[in-house]
Amino acid sequence: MTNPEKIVGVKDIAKALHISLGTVDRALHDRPGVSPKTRDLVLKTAEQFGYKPNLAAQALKLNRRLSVAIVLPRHISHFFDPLRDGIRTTAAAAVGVNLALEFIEYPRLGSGDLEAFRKAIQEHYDGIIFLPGDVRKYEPLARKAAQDGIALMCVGSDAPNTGRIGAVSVHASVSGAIAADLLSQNLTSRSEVAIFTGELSTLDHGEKLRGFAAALAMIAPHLTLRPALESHERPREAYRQAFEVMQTKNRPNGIYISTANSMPVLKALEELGLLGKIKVVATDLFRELVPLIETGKVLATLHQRPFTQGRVALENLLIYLLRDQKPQPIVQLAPHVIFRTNLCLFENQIGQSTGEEIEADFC
Amino acid sequence: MTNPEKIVGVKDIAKALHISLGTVDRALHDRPGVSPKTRDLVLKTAEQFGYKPNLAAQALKLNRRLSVAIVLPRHISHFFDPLRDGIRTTAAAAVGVNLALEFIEYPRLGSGDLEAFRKAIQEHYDGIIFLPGDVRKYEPLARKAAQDGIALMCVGSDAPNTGRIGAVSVHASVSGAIAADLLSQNLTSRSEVAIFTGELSTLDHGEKLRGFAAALAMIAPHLTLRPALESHERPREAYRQAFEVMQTKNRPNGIYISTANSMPVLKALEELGLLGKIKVVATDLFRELVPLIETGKVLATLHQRPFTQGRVALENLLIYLLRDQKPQPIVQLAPHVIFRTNLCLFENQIGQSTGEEIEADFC
DNA sequence: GAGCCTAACGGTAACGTGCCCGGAGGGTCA
DNA sequence: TGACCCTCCGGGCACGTTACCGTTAGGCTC
Repeated sequence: MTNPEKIVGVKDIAKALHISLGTVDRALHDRPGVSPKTRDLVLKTAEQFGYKPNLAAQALKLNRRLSVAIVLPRHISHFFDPLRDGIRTTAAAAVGVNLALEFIEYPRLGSGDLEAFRKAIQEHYDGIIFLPGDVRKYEPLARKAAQDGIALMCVGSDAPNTGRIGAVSVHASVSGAIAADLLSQNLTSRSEVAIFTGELSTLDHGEKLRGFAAALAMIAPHLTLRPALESHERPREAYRQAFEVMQTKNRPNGIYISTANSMPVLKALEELGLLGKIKVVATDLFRELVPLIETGKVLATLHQRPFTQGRVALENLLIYLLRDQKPQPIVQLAPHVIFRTNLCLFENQIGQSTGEEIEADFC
Repeated sequence: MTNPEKIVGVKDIAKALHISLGTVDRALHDRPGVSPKTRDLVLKTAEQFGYKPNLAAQALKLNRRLSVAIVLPRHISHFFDPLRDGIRTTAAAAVGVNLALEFIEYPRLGSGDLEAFRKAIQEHYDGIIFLPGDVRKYEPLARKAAQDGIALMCVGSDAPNTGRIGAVSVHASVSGAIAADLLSQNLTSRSEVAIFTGELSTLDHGEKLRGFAAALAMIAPHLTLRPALESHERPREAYRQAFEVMQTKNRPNGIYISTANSMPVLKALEELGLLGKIKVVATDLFRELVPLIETGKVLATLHQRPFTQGRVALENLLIYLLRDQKPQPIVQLAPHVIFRTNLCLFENQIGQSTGEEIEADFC
């Protein structure tokens, strides 16, 4: 509408300064072959004219092609499938770049993950999106890959000091703190609480534990925390631990399951007839969890927003690879707190998404 | 890396069929001047070759320029400022289109809003993003604008049956339901609860009320709801109503403030010495609310994610204007539930955002 | 001063698509 | 038969930017 300001291009600058397009281009991109004074002159006029490069033309001319590998487990598909979908969606919307995605899968965290990661590194992709499980084992590999010029983006957890260009995950210690908050709101009398965790060598799992413990100490002095139960992502182990701890005297009245596969623990609770009698806060959302939340047998679950994690991870990776500027290195999302009352907003993400009126993941 | 599939363009199709670029172009875009059989042949080959138009080249050639007006109140800036920021951020990332944004402001909802909207319509923007306050008054205007070919996008609330191309807001009835859920978790004994609402003629405000009442009836039979208190967004009125209702016998032990400006109600509570004694669920986040949440005087607040609302609104508007396909017509976001424990993830959005490590709004 | 080198710059093709112009061929009508 | 129109198609320019090559001026060596 009101559009008095004509759009200004390289040509306009060249014309104004009576120099050629090539010189302006070189000056703007800090390429050799321009004298310092012409360079400054060009930059000054560009600034003054409010020059913004035409991204479409730039993309067309450069005709960039990038290859990105996504190395994630096949297990816990209710988390990693939407994460992959978020990546695909972002890729489909990416304009001006020929993006080749390679989805590499391994059975589960801790079995085949390092091999898959190592293999991906050898393929020399432009970027790799991955979940650093056991940080100490990933560190040397990641550091080497980063030195080789491969852009690494962590999802689900982080691997600091490896040269990775960024990480996207849920804010882990806050997740733990929210769980503590919810339990303290729902347990008024003095009692014990327990936490079931997956793999403490994964950075974010440790953070969740610390956040949970710290928040309990701060805001819920009437709740005492039992030693953490680490299942190492083995379902049978988790089941056994749950069965055992719930039969001790002074059994916990509140439980926080901080790992994504919470079913073994819930199954043990059900068999002991304790579901609904104790307060449970879980993690993520999947089909079997839905009825438990609806009936109030699980108080709440902390949704880790895998779709958004995937979307942001690829977005930031592309920002790094295309423009050479760094985005925010670390993105720590706020988890969604799902109760029975807002459950309906998230159900469409389970299985084949049929929901039409609810945005994919915002949710 | 592994890239056997060459990218295929219009030229390749033309070469394969021994026809000219012009003909392929006409066939692909369903323009006249092509015989049906050549047209089908081209379409078939394009399908077979997996032809995807080069968006960068397309954008460059079309050189589209769009004008979008954003008509929102100046009041309640803690909500509308980040919403505008979300729009600006999306606009900055838009590639291949010369986007002219025009931010039009009016003092407050219900005073000057219709005039501003009417004026914007007369300027014949390509699209208008606005908040439909009193639905009945907006309907005729919006319907006329839609018929004039202006793409209307609602934020914050909806105006159905007006020909608007979409709406982005928080899921209103679920917001109300969450508030009910939280109060029922924190009020164990039989008691009364009250709801303070803004303007019931705004669609989403009515929905919040209905969702709150329905959830109370479903899951909290021990809580009885008082008649809704409608302040018509007038601070003094809200203050008066709060002061009055809290001095009745059988005063409510739980309060849900469903409008964005909750301070008058909270001020009344404070003056009566009731803050901390009764459970309060508020809406949105702003500076004065932070200490109240930190100290537990406000149990929780439902964050309406203005930044995301703005982002999604413009994204969908551009999808509609650039490609001529319709996006999801209605997006209903899940509100974020903010407790004292996850408050820190949202504080950076208040005032001048200093936070570096937290993504803008995901939060 | 001839020969050579290099820094600095000019000119232009090309990226893939959209669109306009014009030409060929066939049909209609005076 | 010639003038005219319509359909279908080929050819080519333009969008803004970048990469490449050619050109010039000026300094250097011997």
